Amino acid sequence: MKTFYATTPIYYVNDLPHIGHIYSTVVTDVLTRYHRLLGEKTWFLTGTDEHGQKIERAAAAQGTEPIELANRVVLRYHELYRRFGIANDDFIRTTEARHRRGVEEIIRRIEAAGDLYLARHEGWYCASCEAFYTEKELVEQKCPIHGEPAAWQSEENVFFRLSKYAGRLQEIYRSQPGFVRPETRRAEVMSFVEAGLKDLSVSRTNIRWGIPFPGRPGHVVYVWLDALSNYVTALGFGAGDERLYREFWENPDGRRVHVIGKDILRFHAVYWPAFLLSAGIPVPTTVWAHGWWLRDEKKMSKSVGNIVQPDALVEEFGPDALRYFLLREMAFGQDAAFSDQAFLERYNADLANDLGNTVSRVAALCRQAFGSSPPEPCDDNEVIGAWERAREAWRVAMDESAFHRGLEAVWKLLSEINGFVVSREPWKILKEEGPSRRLSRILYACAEGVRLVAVLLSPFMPETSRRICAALGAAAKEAALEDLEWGRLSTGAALPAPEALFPRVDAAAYFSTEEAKTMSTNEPARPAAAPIADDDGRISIQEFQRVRLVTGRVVEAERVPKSNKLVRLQVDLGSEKRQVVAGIANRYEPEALVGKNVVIVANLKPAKLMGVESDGMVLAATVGAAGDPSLLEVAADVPPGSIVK
RNA sequence: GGCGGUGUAGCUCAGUUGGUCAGAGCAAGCGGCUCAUAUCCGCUGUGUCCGGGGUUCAAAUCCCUGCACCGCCA
Repeated sequence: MKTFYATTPIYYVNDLPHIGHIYSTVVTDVLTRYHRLLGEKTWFLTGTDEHGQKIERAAAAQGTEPIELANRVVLRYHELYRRFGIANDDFIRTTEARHRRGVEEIIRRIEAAGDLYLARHEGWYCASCEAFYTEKELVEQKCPIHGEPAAWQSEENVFFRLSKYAGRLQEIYRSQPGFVRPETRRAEVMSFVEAGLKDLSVSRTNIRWGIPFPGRPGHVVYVWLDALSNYVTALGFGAGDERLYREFWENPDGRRVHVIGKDILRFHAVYWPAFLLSAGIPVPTTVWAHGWWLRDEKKMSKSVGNIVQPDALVEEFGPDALRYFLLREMAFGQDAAFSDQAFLERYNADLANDLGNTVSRVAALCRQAFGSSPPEPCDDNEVIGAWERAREAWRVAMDESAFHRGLEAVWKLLSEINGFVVSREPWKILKEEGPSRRLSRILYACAEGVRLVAVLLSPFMPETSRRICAALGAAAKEAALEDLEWGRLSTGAALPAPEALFPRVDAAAYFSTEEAKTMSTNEPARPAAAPIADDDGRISIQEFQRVRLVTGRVVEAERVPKSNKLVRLQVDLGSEKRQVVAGIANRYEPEALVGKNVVIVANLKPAKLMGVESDGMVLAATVGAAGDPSLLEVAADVPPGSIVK
């Protein structure tokens, strides 16, 4: 029996989930759903990595216990996964007993293989990396990755004979071309191993928050050995009931795929298989390293403060819109840029116009003509050919994990269905001959084509797929292989009242009112994180564009009680009214302000001044030593809400 | 410094082994339809395929070289 086991990285609980995490998870979800659709037995694992010094410290800083911290963050993951329709079969936490027992068993086996020894380990240690660096690798005594001060450490560690496995690893890379994907990552891994492997320290004595190293009091298991093991411990390895482990991991016909980000490639493609070889456990079949989502050309990262939080986007557009965007926009394996412009473009062009409208027009035609799905089927029309080509292209793309191309194939089919609709002009036929047999056959071709679109989309957009089926009167169950055949649409089925799958969003209006909300970063970008020393304080146009300036008309103004400078303004921004507090009362009488056309910083975080909420900021020049304000005014005929740039 | 990758239309990118390969989608313009979420359909690209040299009857596609960017390693 063919089985398919897919895993995401387990996420570190010092980080709230963001697009980067959700991406790995969605990809794995799509992958698993695809294989399930093909009729394979699948298992989908994700989870959290909860040990290590960073967690220990973060918890201490918050005055809490590590496990409490982990418990809180884990909830956020569960919550997010639910909203995203992630259908994971299991969720493992490295603090669970089943995991600890599995890790202990792996270590026992590695020990039995003679691959562990004690040695002294010295070096500059970065707690964030949980890794040692040489003097040369440090940048000004700081970790080259995290920029944190590194500390000199000398400790006795347990070492793993990684060097012993170089040959067998190379053999795997050679004989199993799909072991590391994409190809360029495989080349990287091969050259890394070719350059020679050093033994790896796999224990720590300076950390307490971890799994105690079996047989070595005072040592805890190195986080990577701990974390990587989750892929088998979650299947029950070494913890009593090993049925899942045998079914999904030891099965010679089974595929075992680790979806990861390219930053943790070495751990998955070198260390992990080496641990497994030593422990006498089969290695995975594929390590799939995807790229990063970039913002402003940089990797999204918490420390840079350019994280995209998925919450607001999901709230606004639904999980499937984001799932679609993530999989369509990124060529799987490469990096991609995340921007709200790109998101909205794809939302409107692909989802609202192409997909949503096509479903809508076909369902509406059927309802108008028959009040139901078409009563007379049709197995002889151009849509069938288009469908067969689309299915083939989709299969090829999906089997290569080229998700963007799989979606491309679906959209080509949509376009061909639209072409078919236009060529037959069913609305004219309805007028001329009423709900005829001919009309039914035409509309059947359209509706069945759309149903098949829904099946192809089901791994990507499960919720949308069900909604499309419902709109056509098709069964809204999870799609299976036989649903990929032409002619399974039920005839004469009652159709529900139409609803827009993806209501079109006016881009201009959206960006003038919602940008701050959807694209909100966790915190504003911290300038200190960017290398500013080498410039003269100038900013890029992109940086400037983060500030949203719009014109507004003051409609009300009154002094804030007990304040000499503050005045509370109600400003008309065209699409909305804002209350803004300004420190200009020493120079302007409130009455004189009403009617003025001013410039507002519209995406400023709201603040309270003297207890009064201020949502925005009025621009004014500051004059003289006293800094007297002089309002920036705009000509009277500029409508409120105009963008200033 | 070593190894590897990338550089194609305004944007994002396809281009298998050299010979309709100069393309797709989006954006823009024009025309058509009106069932549909002002949606859909059709038409429209004079691009130094990063620069330079070479191999070849023929190169975006192979070789050399220069430039720019990126990744891994040191």
